[in-house]
Amino acid sequence: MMIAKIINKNTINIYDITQFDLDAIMHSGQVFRYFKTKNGYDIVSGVEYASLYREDNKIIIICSDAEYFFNYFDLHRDYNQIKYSFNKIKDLQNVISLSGGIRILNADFFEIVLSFIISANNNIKRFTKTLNLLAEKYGDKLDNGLFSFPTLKQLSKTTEEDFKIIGCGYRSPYLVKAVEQLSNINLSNIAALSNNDLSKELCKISGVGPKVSACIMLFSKIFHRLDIAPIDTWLNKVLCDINEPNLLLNNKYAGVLQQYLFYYYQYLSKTL
DNA sequence: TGCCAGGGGGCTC
DNA sequence: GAGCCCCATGGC
Repeated sequence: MMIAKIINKNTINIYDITQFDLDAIMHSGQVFRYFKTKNGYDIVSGVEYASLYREDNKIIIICSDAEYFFNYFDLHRDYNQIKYSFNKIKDLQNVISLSGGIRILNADFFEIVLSFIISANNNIKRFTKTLNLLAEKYGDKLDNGLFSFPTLKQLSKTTEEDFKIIGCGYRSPYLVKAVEQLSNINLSNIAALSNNDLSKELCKISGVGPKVSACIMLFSKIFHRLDIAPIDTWLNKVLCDINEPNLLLNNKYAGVLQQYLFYYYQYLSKTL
């Protein structure tokens, strides 16, 4: 079955909803600035925006740029093949059947770096609030009334005090330094590096350690390394209960599996 | 090496 | 409602 199709420059139709679970994607911990609407979600990625809703057996995306969001939601990729490759791992059937509609997004590099620095030792509710304040204060108001994620240029004059006011806490000095470092980084140079070398480079950014660098490598469109699994405190607890954690971690699609597990254990544990 | 640094929200008890 | 922890990292 065709997964999805660009209908026109502002519209995408998704036909295979077994590969696109709207609620699961929104709650999978990759996108934070999503807003529940009457029948779906509004989201912002960088300066682009989209409304998503379900209509019969389709998901409709009405957006600022269909090409951008086709790539953002990784719609070129067949996730059934990825799920099939997990079949050899035992005891994953429940996880896959509940999380199998999640996709790894192709987010904006700058937005991902800042978002995950702010996420450090923070809870999702709280840092989402901070990210929205950041957008409202330094981003642009878009046609749908939401605010874009600020660009590097828009944050270039932001001070430690500015970041503290919106709740960044002790991460504020890291953010000031990170913005400065990011204005000098050559992305196309480091995009060719191996996982290990790339992680080392990313960890040079202030506020970025191994965990945040793994999130950047997995979620940002310039890298999109699906074999990287960021291990957060949640997944660490889960891995302690699993017999063979290395089967999960040394996998070509470890990042996808990690997202499935994150959603399964964190989101569903709250709702079941 | 081990500890500490915002603060607020959600969770457990 | 008190006490704990949080999608960690940098610096001492």
